[in-house]
Amino acid sequence: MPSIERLAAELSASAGAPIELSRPNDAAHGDFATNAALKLAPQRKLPPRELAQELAATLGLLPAVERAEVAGPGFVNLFLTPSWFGEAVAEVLAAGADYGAGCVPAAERARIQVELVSANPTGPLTVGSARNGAYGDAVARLLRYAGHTVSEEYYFNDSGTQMDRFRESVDARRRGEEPPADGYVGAYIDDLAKLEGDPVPHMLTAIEASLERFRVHIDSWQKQTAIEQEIPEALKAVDTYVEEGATWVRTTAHGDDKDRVVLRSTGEPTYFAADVAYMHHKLRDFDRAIYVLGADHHGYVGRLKAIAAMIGGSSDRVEVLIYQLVHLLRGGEKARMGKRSGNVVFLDDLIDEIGVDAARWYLVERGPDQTIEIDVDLAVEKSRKNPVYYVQYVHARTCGLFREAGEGALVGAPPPATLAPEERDLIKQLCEFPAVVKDAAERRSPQAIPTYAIRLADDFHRFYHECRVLGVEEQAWRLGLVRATQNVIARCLDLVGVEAPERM
RNA sequence: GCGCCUGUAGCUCAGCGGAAGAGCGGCGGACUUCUAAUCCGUUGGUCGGGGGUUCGAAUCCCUCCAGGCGCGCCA
Repeated sequence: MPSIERLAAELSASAGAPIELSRPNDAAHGDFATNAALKLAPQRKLPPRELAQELAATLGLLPAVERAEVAGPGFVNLFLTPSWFGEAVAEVLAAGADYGAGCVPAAERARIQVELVSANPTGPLTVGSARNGAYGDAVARLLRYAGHTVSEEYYFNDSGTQMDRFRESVDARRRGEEPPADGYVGAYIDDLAKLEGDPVPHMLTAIEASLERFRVHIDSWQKQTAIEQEIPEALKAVDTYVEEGATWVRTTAHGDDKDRVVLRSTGEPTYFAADVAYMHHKLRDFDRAIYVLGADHHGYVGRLKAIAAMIGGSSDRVEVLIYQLVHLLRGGEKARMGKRSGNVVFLDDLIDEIGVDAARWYLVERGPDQTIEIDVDLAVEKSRKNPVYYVQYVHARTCGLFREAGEGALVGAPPPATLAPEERDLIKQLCEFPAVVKDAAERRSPQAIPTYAIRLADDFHRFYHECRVLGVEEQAWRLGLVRATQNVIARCLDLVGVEAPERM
């Protein structure tokens, strides 16, 4: 059990009531604080401050607690002993690289598919897909770290109008002709024209290369034509009816705002018919299916949930994560993105400009609900100020300390009689990591990781500045603290797909 | 018209029931030191407006305003 939870449990047992702990911003408010008295006051029918006094007296007797004070409307502020801090560090060291991992109980661990990116292979990935990849992959990494079995899948269209137009554009180029109306243009079309055969597999190879470079690994690739084979069978399992010659699925029976056509009056299946067939796949092979879609697809949530309810028995087995769009600014002007308009920034261009680390950090750092604007002209300049380097520098510094300390240096020791404020802050920050990961995983909010990592980096840099590590009496103790920080910061970086450099 | 998302410091954004935050920018300091890609100080906010729920609201509910994105027998 993480040290904060354990402390909370001890406090609760001692007080005879549930105690939740929070971290005050102000050091004068103690190492931890609890609002338990405020919550209990109504049911105990006592003034909050009076209850807080009793609570403080009880909690003050615990070995982990140096002193307990009442403050404000009825908060109890707790100051902890060095031995508590020592145990906390020992726990982080014992867990090593897995500190905070596996927060999901064995019985609740699930097989989860995260379907991400899934852009039509009609061109290189854009920065819009980059956000999908960065967000979806970070969610996948979090769920995996939490204890689930996660598979990342890319679904691609390999037939249909758009793909025909794409193939025709490449063929036209090969014949030295202009592309058809609404065709695709760009340097990549010229490159594809130089290769033999169907351009779609070539494009997919390039997309996979871009994703690998972006550190997004796709476990499986699902082609739409294979799914389409299963449409007739799949439709038998859902509630359909025929009207005006077309076949409809009664998605409104499960919360959708209108029923959806699956077979046109011509008999041709719609795109949504393939979604129905694909849903069978997902719910057959996985306990839970997660879609990662741009905000322009938010209208799909209702129908996907509806067919999940029909096929999988519950709409809860499907989750649709929506992220807001990425807009481009050029010289302060908003530019509409589109592959066919040629007005687009490719993922590879973004990586060339600012690097994988800055790009992934930048795209995950903002919550999915936030629209992102990238000023192409400022991207490079901004990347130099990207907080990712501030966080990576922590890792480089810890590595430097161990290089200097040498192979045989003792790492970890009991705490000294008094701790510097910077040491206390750093340790408390480390203790919060398990709760941060758990919360981020549950809420599918990977942006919590960069936010936390910056706070941790802040505490480490301050510690490094104020507390000499090597060649002092507390060296072994402080090296333990450095190792613990190194483990946690490396994990944070990995969870968002950023490298942890040994030198900078 | 209906639906989803957003509105917090000059800028970009975290926080989403418990004592208003970070980065960047601005201003002023700290390298003979385990990496200054660092640190310290300072500047800066009626958390879009108005109601409500609560001991307590940036956070939950209602409403209004502003912006983004959607509402095909397209893919």
